[in-house]
Amino acid sequence: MPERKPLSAVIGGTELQIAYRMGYVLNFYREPSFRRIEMELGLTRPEIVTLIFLNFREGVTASDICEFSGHLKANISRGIIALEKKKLIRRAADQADSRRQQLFMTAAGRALYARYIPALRDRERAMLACLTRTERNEFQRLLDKLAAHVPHWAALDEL
Amino acid sequence: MPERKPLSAVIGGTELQIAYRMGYVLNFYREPSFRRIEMELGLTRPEIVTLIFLNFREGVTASDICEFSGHLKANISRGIIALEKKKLIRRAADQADSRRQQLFMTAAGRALYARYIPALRDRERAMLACLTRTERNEFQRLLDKLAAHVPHWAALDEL
DNA sequence: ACCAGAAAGTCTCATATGAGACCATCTCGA
DNA sequence: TCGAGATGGTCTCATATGAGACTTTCTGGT
Repeated sequence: MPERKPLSAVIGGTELQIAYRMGYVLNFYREPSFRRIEMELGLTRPEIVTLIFLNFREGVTASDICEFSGHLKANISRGIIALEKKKLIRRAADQADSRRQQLFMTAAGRALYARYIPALRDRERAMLACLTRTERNEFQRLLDKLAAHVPHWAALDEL
Repeated sequence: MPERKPLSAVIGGTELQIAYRMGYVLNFYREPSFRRIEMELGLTRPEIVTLIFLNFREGVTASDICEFSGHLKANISRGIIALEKKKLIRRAADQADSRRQQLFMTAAGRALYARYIPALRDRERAMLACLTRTERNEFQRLLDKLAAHVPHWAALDEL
Protein backbone atom coordinates (compact mmCIF):
# COMPACT_ATOMS: atom_id res chain seq x y z
CA MET A 1 0.00 0.00 0.00
CA PRO A 2 1.65 3.19 -1.12
CA GLU A 3 2.17 5.85 1.49
CA ARG A 4 0.16 8.92 0.67
CA LYS A 5 0.41 12.31 2.17
CA PRO A 6 -2.80 13.20 3.91
CA LEU A 7 -5.04 15.30 1.82
CA SER A 8 -4.73 18.14 4.24
CA ALA A 9 -1.13 18.47 3.07
CA VAL A 10 -2.48 20.47 0.19
CA ILE A 11 -2.38 23.38 2.59
CA GLY A 12 1.36 23.37 2.33
CA GLY A 13 1.65 21.54 -0.93
CA THR A 14 0.90 24.49 -3.06
CA GLU A 15 3.57 26.59 -4.62
CA LEU A 16 2.22 29.50 -2.62
CA GLN A 17 3.38 28.34 0.76
CA ILE A 18 2.45 31.27 2.88
CA ALA A 19 -0.31 32.92 0.89
CA TYR A 20 -2.21 29.67 0.62
CA ARG A 21 -2.02 29.05 4.33
CA MET A 22 -3.21 32.54 5.13
CA GLY A 23 -6.10 32.08 2.78
CA TYR A 24 -6.97 28.73 4.24
CA VAL A 25 -7.08 29.90 7.82
CA LEU A 26 -8.76 33.16 7.05
CA ASN A 27 -11.41 31.60 4.83
CA PHE A 28 -12.54 29.36 7.59
CA TYR A 29 -12.58 32.23 9.99
CA ARG A 30 -14.21 34.84 7.92
CA GLU A 31 -16.56 33.30 5.42
CA PRO A 32 -18.88 31.51 7.81
CA SER A 33 -18.98 34.47 10.16
CA PHE A 34 -19.74 36.94 7.45
CA ARG A 35 -22.31 34.74 5.80
CA ARG A 36 -24.07 34.47 9.07
CA ILE A 37 -24.11 38.20 9.59
CA GLU A 38 -25.38 38.63 6.06
CA MET A 39 -28.20 36.21 6.69
CA GLU A 40 -29.22 37.14 10.18
CA LEU A 41 -28.82 40.88 9.99
CA GLY A 42 -29.40 41.45 6.32
CA LEU A 43 -26.13 43.25 5.72
CA THR A 44 -23.81 42.85 2.77
CA ARG A 45 -20.08 42.65 3.11
CA PRO A 46 -19.41 46.24 2.18
CA GLU A 47 -22.01 47.29 4.71
CA ILE A 48 -20.37 45.23 7.44
CA VAL A 49 -16.98 46.66 6.60
CA THR A 50 -18.30 50.20 6.53
CA LEU A 51 -19.73 49.90 10.00
CA ILE A 52 -16.47 48.45 11.30
CA PHE A 53 -14.68 51.37 9.77
CA LEU A 54 -17.01 53.97 11.19
CA ASN A 55 -16.75 52.40 14.59
CA PHE A 56 -13.08 53.20 14.43
CA ARG A 57 -13.50 56.68 13.09
CA GLU A 58 -16.46 58.76 12.07
CA GLY A 59 -16.40 61.36 9.37
CA VAL A 60 -14.45 59.30 6.87
CA THR A 61 -15.50 59.08 3.25
CA ALA A 62 -16.34 56.26 0.90
CA SER A 63 -12.97 56.40 -0.76
CA ASP A 64 -11.18 56.17 2.57
CA ILE A 65 -13.02 52.94 3.15
CA CYS A 66 -12.13 51.67 -0.29
CA GLU A 67 -8.52 52.46 0.23
CA PHE A 68 -8.21 50.49 3.43
CA SER A 69 -10.63 47.70 2.82
CA GLY A 70 -9.71 46.68 -0.68
CA HIS A 71 -13.36 46.67 -1.69
CA LEU A 72 -14.31 48.21 -4.99
CA LYS A 73 -15.80 51.65 -4.86
CA ALA A 74 -19.01 50.67 -6.59
CA ASN A 75 -19.71 48.19 -3.83
CA ILE A 76 -18.85 50.53 -1.02
CA SER A 77 -21.06 53.14 -2.64
CA ARG A 78 -23.97 50.74 -2.82
CA GLY A 79 -23.33 49.70 0.77
CA ILE A 80 -23.37 53.27 1.97
CA ILE A 81 -26.59 54.01 0.15
CA ALA A 82 -28.18 50.94 1.69
CA LEU A 83 -26.91 51.76 5.19
CA GLU A 84 -28.31 55.25 4.94
CA LYS A 85 -31.64 53.95 3.75
CA LYS A 86 -31.73 51.72 6.84
CA LYS A 87 -30.82 54.70 9.03
CA LEU A 88 -27.68 53.00 10.25
CA ILE A 89 -25.43 55.79 9.07
CA ARG A 90 -25.83 59.42 8.15
CA ARG A 91 -24.12 61.38 5.38
CA ALA A 92 -23.01 64.99 5.34
CA ALA A 93 -21.47 66.87 2.46
CA ASP A 94 -17.87 67.81 3.09
CA GLN A 95 -17.51 71.59 3.43
CA ALA A 96 -14.21 71.78 1.67
CA ASP A 97 -14.95 69.46 -1.21
CA SER A 98 -18.50 69.00 -2.27
CA ARG A 99 -17.75 65.74 -4.06
CA ARG A 100 -17.02 64.08 -0.76
CA GLN A 101 -19.45 63.06 1.87
CA GLN A 102 -18.52 62.39 5.42
CA LEU A 103 -20.08 59.41 7.11
CA PHE A 104 -21.34 59.03 10.66
CA MET A 105 -22.95 56.19 12.57
CA THR A 106 -26.38 56.56 14.02
CA ALA A 107 -27.35 55.02 17.33
CA ALA A 108 -29.06 52.24 15.43
CA GLY A 109 -25.87 51.62 13.49
CA ARG A 110 -23.85 51.38 16.66
CA ALA A 111 -26.38 49.00 18.11
CA LEU A 112 -26.27 46.75 15.10
CA TYR A 113 -22.50 46.79 15.08
CA ALA A 114 -22.52 45.72 18.69
CA ARG A 115 -24.65 42.74 17.77
CA TYR A 116 -22.23 41.12 15.42
CA ILE A 117 -18.83 41.98 16.77
CA PRO A 118 -18.91 39.62 19.76
CA ALA A 119 -19.29 36.56 17.53
CA LEU A 120 -16.38 37.68 15.40
CA ARG A 121 -14.32 38.25 18.50
CA ASP A 122 -15.11 34.84 19.92
CA ARG A 123 -14.30 33.18 16.68
CA GLU A 124 -11.01 35.01 16.46
CA ARG A 125 -10.19 33.83 19.93
CA ALA A 126 -10.95 30.25 18.94
CA MET A 127 -8.79 30.56 15.87
CA LEU A 128 -5.83 31.78 17.90
CA ALA A 129 -6.32 29.49 20.86
CA CYS A 130 -3.62 27.11 19.67
CA LEU A 131 -0.92 29.76 19.95
CA THR A 132 0.89 30.65 23.14
CA ARG A 133 0.75 34.22 24.25
CA THR A 134 4.26 34.78 22.99
CA GLU A 135 3.44 33.28 19.63
CA ARG A 136 0.32 35.37 19.35
CA ASN A 137 2.31 38.52 20.00
CA GLU A 138 4.92 37.55 17.49
CA PHE A 139 2.26 36.71 14.94
CA GLN A 140 0.69 40.06 15.42
CA ARG A 141 4.01 41.82 15.13
CA LEU A 142 4.72 40.10 11.83
CA LEU A 143 1.26 40.94 10.54
CA ASP A 144 1.80 44.56 11.49
CA LYS A 145 4.97 44.59 9.53
CA LEU A 146 3.26 43.03 6.55
CA ALA A 147 0.33 45.41 6.78
CA ALA A 148 2.60 48.42 6.91
CA HIS A 149 4.25 47.34 3.70
CA VAL A 150 1.13 46.65 1.72
CA PRO A 151 1.20 50.05 0.01
CA HIS A 152 4.66 49.29 -1.34
CA TRP A 153 3.52 46.44 -3.52
CA ALA A 154 -0.27 46.32 -3.73
CA ALA A 155 -0.47 48.86 -6.50
CA LEU A 156 2.10 47.14 -8.66
CA ASP A 157 -0.29 45.81 -11.17
CA GLU A 158 2.37 44.30 -13.30
CA LEU A 159 2.60 41.60 -10.71
CA MET B 1 -4.75 71.43 15.81
CA PRO B 2 -5.77 68.13 17.35
CA GLU B 3 -3.49 65.20 16.84
CA ARG B 4 -5.22 62.48 14.85
CA LYS B 5 -4.15 58.93 14.37
CA PRO B 6 -3.45 58.30 10.73
CA LEU B 7 -6.32 56.68 8.96
CA SER B 8 -4.27 53.58 8.34
CA ALA B 9 -4.44 52.93 12.06
CA VAL B 10 -7.81 51.39 11.40
CA ILE B 11 -5.85 48.29 10.55
CA GLY B 12 -5.05 47.85 14.19
CA GLY B 13 -7.89 49.92 15.56
CA THR B 14 -10.50 47.29 15.18
CA GLU B 15 -11.52 45.02 17.96
CA LEU B 16 -10.34 42.14 15.82
CA GLN B 17 -6.66 42.81 16.07
CA ILE B 18 -5.26 39.83 14.29
CA ALA B 19 -8.11 38.74 12.07
CA TYR B 20 -8.48 42.22 10.68
CA ARG B 21 -4.82 42.46 9.83
CA MET B 22 -4.82 39.09 8.15
CA GLY B 23 -7.79 40.13 6.09
CA TYR B 24 -6.22 43.41 5.17
CA VAL B 25 -2.98 41.93 3.94
CA LEU B 26 -4.59 38.99 2.25
CA ASN B 27 -7.23 41.07 0.50
CA PHE B 28 -4.61 43.17 -1.15
CA TYR B 29 -2.69 40.11 -2.15
CA ARG B 30 -5.47 37.93 -3.37
CA GLU B 31 -8.28 40.00 -4.75
CA PRO B 32 -6.41 41.84 -7.48
CA SER B 33 -4.58 38.69 -8.52
CA PHE B 34 -7.69 36.62 -8.70
CA ARG B 35 -9.66 39.27 -10.49
CA ARG B 36 -7.00 39.47 -13.06
CA ILE B 37 -6.98 35.72 -13.61
CA GLU B 38 -10.74 35.80 -13.85
CA MET B 39 -10.63 38.48 -16.49
CA GLU B 40 -7.70 37.36 -18.54
CA LEU B 41 -8.21 33.64 -18.46
CA GLY B 42 -11.96 33.48 -18.02
CA LEU B 43 -11.86 31.36 -14.88
CA THR B 44 -14.00 31.72 -11.79
CA ARG B 45 -12.61 31.43 -8.33
CA PRO B 46 -13.77 27.89 -7.73
CA GLU B 47 -12.19 26.93 -11.05
CA ILE B 48 -8.88 28.51 -10.07
CA VAL B 49 -8.95 26.74 -6.74
CA THR B 50 -9.82 23.43 -8.30
CA LEU B 51 -6.85 23.57 -10.64
CA ILE B 52 -4.55 24.48 -7.76
CA PHE B 53 -5.89 21.51 -5.88
CA LEU B 54 -5.50 19.10 -8.76
CA ASN B 55 -2.00 20.30 -9.32
CA PHE B 56 -1.26 19.07 -5.86
CA ARG B 57 -3.07 15.77 -6.20
CA GLU B 58 -5.10 14.21 -8.94
CA GLY B 59 -7.98 11.89 -8.36
CA VAL B 60 -9.58 13.91 -5.60
CA THR B 61 -13.30 14.60 -5.55
CA ALA B 62 -15.42 17.72 -5.41
CA SER B 63 -16.10 17.30 -1.74
CA ASP B 64 -12.40 16.99 -0.95
CA ILE B 65 -11.94 20.35 -2.57
CA CYS B 66 -14.83 21.81 -0.62
CA GLU B 67 -13.43 20.54 2.61
CA PHE B 68 -10.05 22.15 2.17
CA SER B 69 -10.94 25.26 0.29
CA GLY B 70 -13.90 26.50 2.25
CA HIS B 71 -15.86 27.07 -0.93
CA LEU B 72 -19.47 25.97 -1.03
CA LYS B 73 -20.17 22.76 -2.81
CA ALA B 74 -22.58 24.28 -5.28
CA ASN B 75 -19.83 26.55 -6.52
CA ILE B 76 -17.19 23.88 -6.71
CA SER B 77 -19.67 21.74 -8.59
CA ARG B 78 -20.32 24.50 -11.09
CA GLY B 79 -16.60 25.10 -11.42
CA ILE B 80 -15.93 21.45 -12.14
CA ILE B 81 -18.64 21.30 -14.75
CA ALA B 82 -17.21 24.38 -16.43
CA LEU B 83 -13.65 23.10 -16.29
CA GLU B 84 -14.67 19.86 -17.89
CA LYS B 85 -16.56 21.67 -20.61
CA LYS B 86 -13.38 23.60 -21.36
CA LYS B 87 -11.39 20.33 -21.40
CA LEU B 88 -9.17 21.51 -18.58
CA ILE B 89 -10.02 18.58 -16.35
CA ARG B 90 -11.45 15.12 -16.82
CA ARG B 91 -13.89 13.25 -14.59
CA ALA B 92 -14.07 9.53 -13.88
CA ALA B 93 -16.67 7.77 -11.79
CA ASP B 94 -15.23 6.31 -8.63
CA GLN B 95 -15.29 2.51 -8.76
CA ALA B 96 -16.10 2.05 -5.14
CA ASP B 97 -18.78 4.70 -4.80
CA SER B 98 -20.65 5.73 -7.86
CA ARG B 99 -21.74 9.00 -6.32
CA ARG B 100 -18.17 10.23 -6.34
CA GLN B 101 -16.19 11.32 -9.32
CA GLN B 102 -12.45 11.52 -9.37
CA LEU B 103 -10.90 14.52 -11.04
CA PHE B 104 -7.81 14.70 -13.23
CA MET B 105 -6.06 17.54 -15.03
CA THR B 106 -5.65 17.48 -18.76
CA ALA B 107 -2.56 18.79 -20.50
CA ALA B 108 -4.51 21.94 -21.32
CA GLY B 109 -5.41 22.32 -17.65
CA ARG B 110 -1.81 22.01 -16.61
CA ALA B 111 -0.81 24.54 -19.22
CA LEU B 112 -3.38 27.05 -18.03
CA TYR B 113 -2.38 26.53 -14.42
CA ALA B 114 1.21 27.26 -15.40
CA ARG B 115 0.11 30.55 -16.88
CA TYR B 116 -1.29 32.05 -13.73
CA ILE B 117 0.85 30.65 -10.98
CA PRO B 118 3.96 32.73 -11.68
CA ALA B 119 2.12 35.99 -11.13
CA LEU B 120 0.74 34.71 -7.85
CA ARG B 121 4.18 33.59 -6.80
CA ASP B 122 5.75 36.93 -7.65
CA ARG B 123 3.10 38.77 -5.80
CA GLU B 124 3.55 36.57 -2.77
CA ARG B 125 7.24 37.30 -2.86
CA ALA B 126 6.53 41.04 -2.97
CA MET B 127 4.14 40.74 -0.06
CA LEU B 128 6.74 38.96 2.07
CA ALA B 129 9.72 41.00 0.99
CA CYS B 130 9.62 43.12 4.12
CA LEU B 131 10.28 40.15 6.39
CA THR B 132 13.71 38.74 7.11
CA ARG B 133 14.30 35.11 6.32
CA THR B 134 13.97 34.25 9.98
CA GLU B 135 10.73 36.16 10.29
CA ARG B 136 9.35 34.50 7.22
CA ASN B 137 10.11 31.08 8.61
CA GLU B 138 8.55 31.95 11.91
CA PHE B 139 5.50 33.36 10.19
CA GLN B 140 5.10 30.19 8.21
CA ARG B 141 5.52 28.06 11.29
CA LEU B 142 2.78 29.97 13.08
CA LEU B 143 0.49 29.70 10.07
CA ASP B 144 1.08 25.97 9.96
CA LYS B 145 0.09 25.74 13.55
CA LEU B 146 -3.03 27.77 12.93
CA ALA B 147 -3.90 25.76 9.83
CA ALA B 148 -3.54 22.49 11.68
CA HIS B 149 -6.02 23.66 14.26
CA VAL B 150 -8.67 24.92 11.92
CA PRO B 151 -10.72 21.72 12.14
CA HIS B 152 -10.97 22.16 15.90
CA TRP B 153 -13.02 25.31 15.70
CA ALA B 154 -14.20 25.95 12.16
CA ALA B 155 -17.22 23.74 12.50
CA LEU B 156 -18.34 25.34 15.74
CA ASP B 157 -21.26 27.18 14.30
CA GLU B 158 -22.38 28.51 17.62
CA LEU B 159 -19.51 30.93 17.37
C1' DA C 1 -8.37 82.30 -15.53
C1' DC C 2 -8.66 78.38 -18.23
C1' DC C 3 -8.54 73.73 -19.63
C1' DA C 4 -6.97 68.87 -19.32
C1' DG C 5 -7.01 65.50 -16.40
C1' DA C 6 -7.88 63.43 -11.78
C1' DA C 7 -10.94 62.20 -8.12
C1' DA C 8 -15.54 61.15 -5.60
C1' DG C 9 -19.43 58.89 -6.08
C1' DT C 10 -23.38 56.64 -8.72
C1' DC C 11 -25.30 53.75 -12.24
C1' DT C 12 -25.99 49.78 -15.59
C1' DC C 13 -25.25 45.33 -17.15
C1' DA C 14 -23.59 40.75 -17.14
C1' DT C 15 -21.93 37.24 -14.15
C1' DA C 16 -20.72 34.76 -9.84
C1' DT C 17 -22.35 33.49 -5.60
C1' DG C 18 -25.16 31.76 -1.35
C1' DA C 19 -29.03 29.30 0.21
C1' DG C 20 -31.40 25.53 -0.03
C1' DA C 21 -34.21 22.06 -2.63
C1' DC C 22 -33.46 17.95 -5.05
C1' DC C 23 -31.94 13.18 -6.77
C1' DA C 24 -29.15 9.24 -6.61
C1' DT C 25 -26.33 6.34 -4.05
C1' DC C 26 -24.37 4.58 -0.01
C1' DT C 27 -24.12 3.11 5.15
C1' DC C 28 -25.45 1.26 9.24
C1' DG C 29 -28.44 -0.37 12.83
C1' DA C 30 -32.42 -3.25 13.91
C1' DT D 1 -32.33 -7.16 4.22
C1' DC D 2 -34.77 -3.26 5.01
C1' DG D 3 -35.40 1.45 5.80
C1' DA D 4 -33.75 5.91 7.86
C1' DG D 5 -30.56 8.98 7.44
C1' DA D 6 -26.07 10.54 5.57
C1' DT D 7 -23.34 11.85 1.65
C1' DG D 8 -21.92 13.33 -3.22
C1' DG D 9 -23.27 16.05 -6.58
C1' DT D 10 -26.53 19.14 -9.41
C1' DC D 11 -30.05 22.58 -10.01
C1' DT D 12 -32.93 26.85 -9.30
C1' DC D 13 -33.67 31.30 -7.72
C1' DA D 14 -32.65 35.62 -5.72
C1' DT D 15 -28.93 38.56 -4.62
C1' DA D 16 -24.17 40.45 -4.49
C1' DT D 17 -20.42 41.54 -7.15
C1' DG D 18 -16.92 43.20 -10.88
C1' DA D 19 -16.15 45.97 -14.79
C1' DG D 20 -16.48 50.06 -16.55
C1' DA D 21 -19.24 54.13 -18.25
C1' DC D 22 -20.87 58.43 -16.55
C1' DT D 23 -21.56 63.05 -13.87
C1' DT D 24 -19.98 66.39 -11.03
C1' DT D 25 -16.46 68.75 -8.78
C1' DC D 26 -11.77 69.75 -7.89
C1' DT D 27 -6.64 70.61 -9.07
C1' DG D 28 -2.46 72.08 -11.23
C1' DG D 29 0.06 73.75 -14.97
C1' DT D 30 0.24 77.21 -18.39
